[in-house]
Amino acid sequence: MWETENHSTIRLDEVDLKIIRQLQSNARITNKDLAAQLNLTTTPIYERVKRLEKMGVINSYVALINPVKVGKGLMALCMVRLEKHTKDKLAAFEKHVANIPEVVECYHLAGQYDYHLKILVRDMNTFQDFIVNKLSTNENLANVQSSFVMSKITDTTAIPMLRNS
Amino acid sequence: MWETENHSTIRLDEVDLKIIRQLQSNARITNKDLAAQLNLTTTPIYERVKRLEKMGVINSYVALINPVKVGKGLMALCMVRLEKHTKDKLAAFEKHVANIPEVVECYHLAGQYDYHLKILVRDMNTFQDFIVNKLSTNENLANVQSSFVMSKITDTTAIPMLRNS
DNA sequence: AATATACAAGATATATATTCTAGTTTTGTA
DNA sequence: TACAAAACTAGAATATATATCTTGTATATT
Repeated sequence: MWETENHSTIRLDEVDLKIIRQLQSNARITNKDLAAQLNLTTTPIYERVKRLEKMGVINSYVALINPVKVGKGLMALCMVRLEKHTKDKLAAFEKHVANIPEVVECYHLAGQYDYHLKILVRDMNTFQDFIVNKLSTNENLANVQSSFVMSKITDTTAIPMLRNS
Repeated sequence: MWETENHSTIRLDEVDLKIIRQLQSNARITNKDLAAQLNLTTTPIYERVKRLEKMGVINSYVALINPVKVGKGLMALCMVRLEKHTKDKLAAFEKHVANIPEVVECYHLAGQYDYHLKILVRDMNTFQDFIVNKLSTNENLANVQSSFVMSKITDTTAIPMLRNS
């Protein structure tokens, strides 16, 4: 599994799912507005939201930032292969990437690559610096295959439920 | 660029960045608490947050859901190559994937692949159904290289700023 | 030095969160 | 089917928080 947390699936009814969808698109909607949209009163909304939080269905509420506005104009995706796959080497690599601020996302993979990294940097120069001076300083790294994002078609990463009816 | 929105970089001072970091880790923090953490009063916090929202630095506030808790136990990453790259064919493919609910993220790439997809499904059976009956129904698709997420090392997708000092 | 900007502090009206009570409806099950 | 439990409505009370404004002070900018 790719989640460290509790793996149990929670019993959710349609009202729960509707609440989740609303909060996924607007974490700051008021209970009153939520209640109005679901034809309920605020009491059950309040209790259900608290329950969803307590059960870990809702992990957190976060602000989404426009990367371009904060000077991160280039997104790259890197598929990484390592030389050796011993437990220690894997742990060392993971610790390594976890300390690189440009790495915004990292997954350990099963398949023809070992790790997938999402990188956010200002521009191509900064990317080169990332590759040369930050990523490749791990001596166990075998090779990296990078792709550059030209446009975002869909991004509901934060929102895995939203698009399911 | 990979953002459709306004591309201008905004002038942000240290206080703005601190506010952003706080809201990235907790979109529901009160202005009062924010003010306390930054040794300010609520007035400048209120005005700065509104300004950040208005300028599009803060795109939105969302709830992050635990996929496992809602029955999405398998994450896959797919690198896709298309047969033909005419404008129409690209648009058709993008429309195609945008309508597949399992596709949680999709980027148009420069590099040796055309598209990167992040897929969230219940299990491997559901993934097969996605590949066979949903993704490959686009006749312009050449090939797909899939990897499966074993563990999440880092995920600050929603939070591109957080890890920069 | 003059001006503009940002902040502190305090006041106020409105909105929200949180918790209750009591009565009603729905649901699952013995 | 009938009962008990669970969930809901409606109304209300209280504590907090939000959203604005004002006035005076400190800090920067020109």
